[in-house]
Amino acid sequence: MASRYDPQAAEPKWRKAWQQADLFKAKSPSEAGDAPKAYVLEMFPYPSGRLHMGHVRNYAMGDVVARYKKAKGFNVLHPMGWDAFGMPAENAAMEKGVHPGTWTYQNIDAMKAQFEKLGLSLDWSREFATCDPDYYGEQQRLFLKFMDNGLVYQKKAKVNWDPVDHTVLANEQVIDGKGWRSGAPVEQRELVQWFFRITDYAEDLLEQVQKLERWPEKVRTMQANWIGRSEGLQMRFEWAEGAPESHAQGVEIFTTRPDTLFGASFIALSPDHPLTIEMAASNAALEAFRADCAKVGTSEADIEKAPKMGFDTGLSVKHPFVDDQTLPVYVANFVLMGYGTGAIFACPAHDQRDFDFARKYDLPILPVVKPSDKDAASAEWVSSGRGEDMDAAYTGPGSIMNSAFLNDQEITAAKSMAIAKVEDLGLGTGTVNYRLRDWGVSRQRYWGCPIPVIHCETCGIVPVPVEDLPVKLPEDVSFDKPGNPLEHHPTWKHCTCPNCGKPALRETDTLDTFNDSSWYFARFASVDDPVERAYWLPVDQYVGGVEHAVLHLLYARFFMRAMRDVGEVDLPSGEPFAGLFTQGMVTHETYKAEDGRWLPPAEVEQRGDIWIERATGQAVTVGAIEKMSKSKKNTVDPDNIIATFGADTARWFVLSDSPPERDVEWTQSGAEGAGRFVQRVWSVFHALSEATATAPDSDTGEATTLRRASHKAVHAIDKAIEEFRFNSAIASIHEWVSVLKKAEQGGDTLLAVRLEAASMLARCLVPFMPHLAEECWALIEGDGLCSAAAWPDIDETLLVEDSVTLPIQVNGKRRAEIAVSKTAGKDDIEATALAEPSLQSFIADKTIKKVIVVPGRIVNIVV
RNA sequence: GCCCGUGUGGUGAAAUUGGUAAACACAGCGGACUUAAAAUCCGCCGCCCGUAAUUGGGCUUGCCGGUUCAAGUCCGGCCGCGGGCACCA
Repeated sequence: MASRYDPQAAEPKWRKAWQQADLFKAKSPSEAGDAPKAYVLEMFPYPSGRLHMGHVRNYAMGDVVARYKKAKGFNVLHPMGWDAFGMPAENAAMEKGVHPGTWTYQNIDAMKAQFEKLGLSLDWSREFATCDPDYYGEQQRLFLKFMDNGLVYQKKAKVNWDPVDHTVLANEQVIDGKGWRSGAPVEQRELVQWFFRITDYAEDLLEQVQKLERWPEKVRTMQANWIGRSEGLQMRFEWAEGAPESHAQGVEIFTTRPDTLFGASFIALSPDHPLTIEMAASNAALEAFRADCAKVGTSEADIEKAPKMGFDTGLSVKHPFVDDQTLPVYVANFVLMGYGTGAIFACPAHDQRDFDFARKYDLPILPVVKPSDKDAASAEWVSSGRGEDMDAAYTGPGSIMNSAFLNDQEITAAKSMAIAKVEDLGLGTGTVNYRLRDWGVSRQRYWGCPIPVIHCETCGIVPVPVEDLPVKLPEDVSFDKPGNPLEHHPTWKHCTCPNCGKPALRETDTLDTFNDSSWYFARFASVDDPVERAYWLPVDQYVGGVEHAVLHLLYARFFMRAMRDVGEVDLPSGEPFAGLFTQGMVTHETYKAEDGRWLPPAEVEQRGDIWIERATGQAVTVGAIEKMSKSKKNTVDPDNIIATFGADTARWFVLSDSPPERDVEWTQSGAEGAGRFVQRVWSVFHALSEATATAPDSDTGEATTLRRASHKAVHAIDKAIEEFRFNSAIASIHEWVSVLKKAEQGGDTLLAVRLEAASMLARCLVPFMPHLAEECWALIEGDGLCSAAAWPDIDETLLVEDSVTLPIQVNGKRRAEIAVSKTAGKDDIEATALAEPSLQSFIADKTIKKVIVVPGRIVNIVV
């Protein structure tokens, strides 16, 4: 018998055994019997061609949950597939001349082979790629159904244009003014685009996200902020002078501070406001001003240093509450067209931007809120009542002044009163405004799902008839010029109108690839059986990166609501993911050569206190610990780790040290430590498989200790897995193995307990190191496959010790320990504590004021 | 600026109803086995003071204060780090 465990031989053997037993295939609702269902899902990968350590951690975590749930008797669905559309395939086509489809499917094959080596409990029978025509054809049918139900529309709009990827981006895909994928500064272009009415669901998306108790607080907050609900007043200011024909009724504004209306000193329009644009057509100076505004970049730094700029239109409006008072109308660069109505009323005393603007253009500043807190109330302007004395706008709490019928009201009450008054006057209504915009889904790219509509000169926009779906992508495309290859294709877009039969043009935009990932989990649940879909949904535990907090995770929530409302899915809540866990990244030290080249970990080594480059022997600078990335070269290839240590070691290590939601640093020594532990576990089982006991034990105390330790360990591991504290579960396993290792000498009784403990341990190892668990299970002749075995039952009575050690404090400082029976009463414990010899020097000549006894916990003597 | 998170040994971290701070691991140190090395096993490992030695004393969870018999944990106020949003009216 070998004296070491060989993962290279064992791991493939067990994977084959699982496959032959078809162990991870989810049961249909009718086969499942009484077993509750558990849908465990990790965000499916983009098929880049290579698995990285971040994938290993993500899928290892999901696998812990899936295998654990299976052992607990759940009917588990744990599928895998490919998020296969997207720009990298087109970039590969441009660089290497390979067709995006060919490239993608080759990558899928390569990655699937890597996946299989990890020993994940996946149900591959449900695998698909989003670029399979079956899948995107169904997506096209959903698009048309959404269109039938008014959830899709087309409009000309100013959109974010990525000049590198040559496509439009949604607001969610612009990060700090740059494209989320290309990193290029985004430009604004006016284009006709398709939109989904995600704003119809703004209120529900916001309200329900707060109720997702098994989602991280952080993600819920991010979504809430993104949706950005604000209550306020939408009203119009009627013209005093020079009413333009197109806006004869006045200027519509939105405000959240109707309580400060008496402090109004001007109106400001966005440079992109329709009225501004109209006036600029006949006013060169205004047109020049608009051009100046457009020059300011959209990045954080640009906005920070951009000065307030304004243009006086010469128009003026009437104050709604004060007869004869008029307010000038400016165009101001800080007013955004994309929020509210694109126009505001300005109250400089209580809004910093308005304040800056008023100072610059010498406009009145009238304070109307008297601060309620002491510090602010000491300011000079409060007593003088003059805005000239203000250093900055006051935005804190207070009561209203200088405001006729609103005087002395608190802000909240004043807001309601002002809104009521405006409503009475017929000038506006209290409304709710959202920051969320409709989701622009048009992309001017080839490798995506074609939007299934036809443009006919006679009939207008005509949906592709369902029987003609899928609208397939053409195979013969070229990528030799910039722009949309579908647009360039000589024949593809030419078709006949399904309505009138005349020549017509196909839509050449494809759908944003976030559509593909917005319903894939429903497709995994069932290809087309609504009953089975309803059975599996929602996903019980979803695991993935936090970077999708407001992208994928928001779109998917919208999509389920839309599918529900058009009768495509039976999911009353519309919530796709009941539980969400966002895992941390895998990081690594970075290494830099003297000439500035980044070096991969495999090409450097430590010699004493310094690091050198292997090839040249030159000194290397050890840099920051960062997310593994190609650019910094601080990556570790999972294949190499699996070849050296086995998959179990890689899984164990990425789960062991840090809590799952935090980053974990990959280190060579840490991986070696995990590898040593694998051998240590195996040696315990190996020793047990060769042990023969013939004599009765002289003392059964050790057996009892081991027995208790084992049941306690299972209890702790169970709880830790339930709570997503895999690092704690692993610590408990370490302790347990040490106890078991120490119990190698003994007689019949101990041997029996060791076997019982080992049987429990093997089953607890399954979620983390499934191959090793099988090997160990075989060594102790366990029944069938360990991966199919039930989670060990525990005897609750063994969790409580007969006697406990209690710390004794004197005035809150720990001074001694006593051993007392579990059943000892408070009085007994107190008597034992006070009699404790080592305590006498602290209490002997003092008056005991009080003794606090918390049975099972602590004794505190107050003197 | 606003919102969220976070701060504990040399390092990653435990302590999840206010009750023995530092479990478990990595690194380090010492030892056993060995001709030697590897592997393996055992022990030590927060800081300061004291002792011939010890189950001797003091301090310690970013900082300041509070509540409590008792605070890493609760409350108030600061500071640092990370993330998100951001001319959002």
